[in-house]
Parts: sequence; C-alpha cells; structure tokens
Amino acid sequence: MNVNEQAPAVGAPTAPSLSAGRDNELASLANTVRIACQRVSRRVRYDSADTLPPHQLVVLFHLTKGPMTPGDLASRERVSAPSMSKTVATLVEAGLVERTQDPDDGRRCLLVVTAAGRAAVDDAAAHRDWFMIERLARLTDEERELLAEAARLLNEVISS
Amino acid sequence: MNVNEQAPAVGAPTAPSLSAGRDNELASLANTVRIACQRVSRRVRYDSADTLPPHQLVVLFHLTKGPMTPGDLASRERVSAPSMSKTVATLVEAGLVERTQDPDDGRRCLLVVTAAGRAAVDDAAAHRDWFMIERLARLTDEERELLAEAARLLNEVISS
DNA sequence: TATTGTTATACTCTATAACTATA
DNA sequence: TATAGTTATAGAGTATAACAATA
Repeated sequence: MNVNEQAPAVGAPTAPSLSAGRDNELASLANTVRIACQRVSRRVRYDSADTLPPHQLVVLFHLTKGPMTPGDLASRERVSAPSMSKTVATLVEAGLVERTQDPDDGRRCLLVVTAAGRAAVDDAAAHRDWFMIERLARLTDEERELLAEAARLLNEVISS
Repeated sequence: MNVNEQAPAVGAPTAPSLSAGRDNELASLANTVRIACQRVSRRVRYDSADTLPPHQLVVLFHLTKGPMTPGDLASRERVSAPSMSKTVATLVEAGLVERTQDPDDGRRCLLVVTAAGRAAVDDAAAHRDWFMIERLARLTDEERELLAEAARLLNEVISS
C-alpha cells in the first residue's frame, strides 16, 4: 500500500488560517482523489512473474511509437544513460528490441521494437485492464459516464 | 511514465466477438480511467531527495495507527521478514521509530512511531497533496463535486 | 574538444537460507 | 519442536566516474 491509503486528509499543507474552511475542503478533496487514484493504480500495477518489469515495459512502449536512441529514452524516463544502457541490453538480449546503426551519425544507434516486443506490450495492457473491465461492467451507464467525465477532468487538471 | 499513458485502448483483453461493441466500450473506459489514475499517481508520487523513500514512509504510516511488530508490518506490506527488519532498522537509526519489548512474549518487539516519525508522515502527505490542491482550486464547484463522486465510486469499484 | 554510448564500481532494496532466542 | 526476529549472502536496478569511438 501507499502512504495515507485509508487516511483522512492528514497533514493538510496549508497552515491554519482564518479562512481555513475552503482550504480544508480543498485539501480533503485533493487527498481523497489522490488516494483513490493510487488505489486504482496499485490494483492494476505490475504483478511480478507474469509480465516484464515496469522499467522494461515502459521502454518497449516508447519504441512502439517509433525508433529512438538510448539517449532519448534515458531523458524521457529521467534515468541515467548507463541505467538505460543496461535496460536496453536486457531487452535486446530477450529479442524484444533490435539495435540498428544511425546512418548519419556513427556514435548513435537507433532502437527498434520487434514483433515480440509489440506483443509483450499488448499483453501487459490487456492484463492490466482486465480487472477494471470486469468491475466497470457492473456499473450503471450513468456511473460509467461519470467516470469518463472524471477521467477527462483529471487529465486536464494534471496537464495544467 | 507508465505504459500506455497517452495510448488509446490498445490490447483490449477481450477477443473480438460478435457483441464486441459493448466490450470495446468497456475496455476503452477501463483504459482511460487507469491511465488518468496513473497520471495522477505519478504526478504526486515520491520525488527523491526531499522526503523518505516510499517503503520507509509506508511503514511509518502504518505505525501512526498504533504499535505493530516487524512481522505484522512484513505481512501487511507483503515483503520478507528480513527486508522489513532492515527497513525498521533504518527508521530506528533515524529516530523515527522506537523499539519496545513485548511484555508478554520475549521474542517479539513492538514498534512505536516517534514524534519525528509522525512529522515525517505529515510532511510527506502535505508535499504530495500540494500539487492537486493548487489545481483543484481552479475548478468550478460542480467539477469538484464530480471528482468527489468519482473518487467515491472508484473506491467502491476497487473494493468489490 | 564535445557528444554518444558503454563499462567499472558502488549503493539501495529485495529475496532465501542460516542462525539466535524465546515459547 | 515451532515461532519471532536478525544476520549472511546474493540478485536486480539505480547512480556517478572513467573510458571508447565518432563529430
């Protein structure tokens, strides 16, 4: 579990103030929303042994959108170059990624996902979503509509 | 980032069927909701250097609800006893947790969170929620109400 | 000389196996 | 003999520093 899973709005970040009513309400909602999202994430996250570790899967996913260099991947994932080098080596070893030379720059190499790599990404997504699909099917149309709208709103909020 | 962050409902888990319309809709919603939740989680998650690592923070959080033994904590977190032993040792070393002897059973020890430990949990929660509080403040009352309802619904869905 | 990528080494968190002490 | 906890050792994944090859 993560911190504050079942907790009320503990440690609200605003110092007690005279107009504390609205602040506390916001803090409580922020806490509630975060905890709900974390519970969902946790419930669908990587469960070891039947899929690739997250850091490998993420790299594979990036490559499904097109070839990239190890350097690109490292900065995208905010990981050091040597770490990415190792992760890539593992994926190449497993036959999920192929190294190709950059024709224009001899220092660089372009990484390309293989068919097996694409299959691994699809499998992982299917595995992750199965839990939610089963449960969403039991909701009413109105409830599903509400969740769709909330997801849209959260994406907006996060992007702002 | 996580797999499928901006992806459409890729790798829908149900095999193509004759009544595929509803299934695809559910798969799409499941995917959308998961991705939104993961983005929120990621946005507020542990960012190194200004707070404790997650595994330490979680233990500390458990102890804010009352004293527990290392064994309790290990099974709660589904981690091995030696791993928990090490984590606890680190927290004791840092003065965030205190070891006390169980009066009834000489083999066991009860772990108690210190005042500094509680403060660390509160700080972490505040730090995590601050991002969302700022952004939720910009929404309308109706939008906030929608998110509150969605959070309630997601908790129900996850618990079922 | 600057940049791309890898290798060398070390630290953290995890695990299983072996050990100590209490029941 | 079984249980609670720790210590010993090893395997991932991460980092920084040093290196090789190319621009």
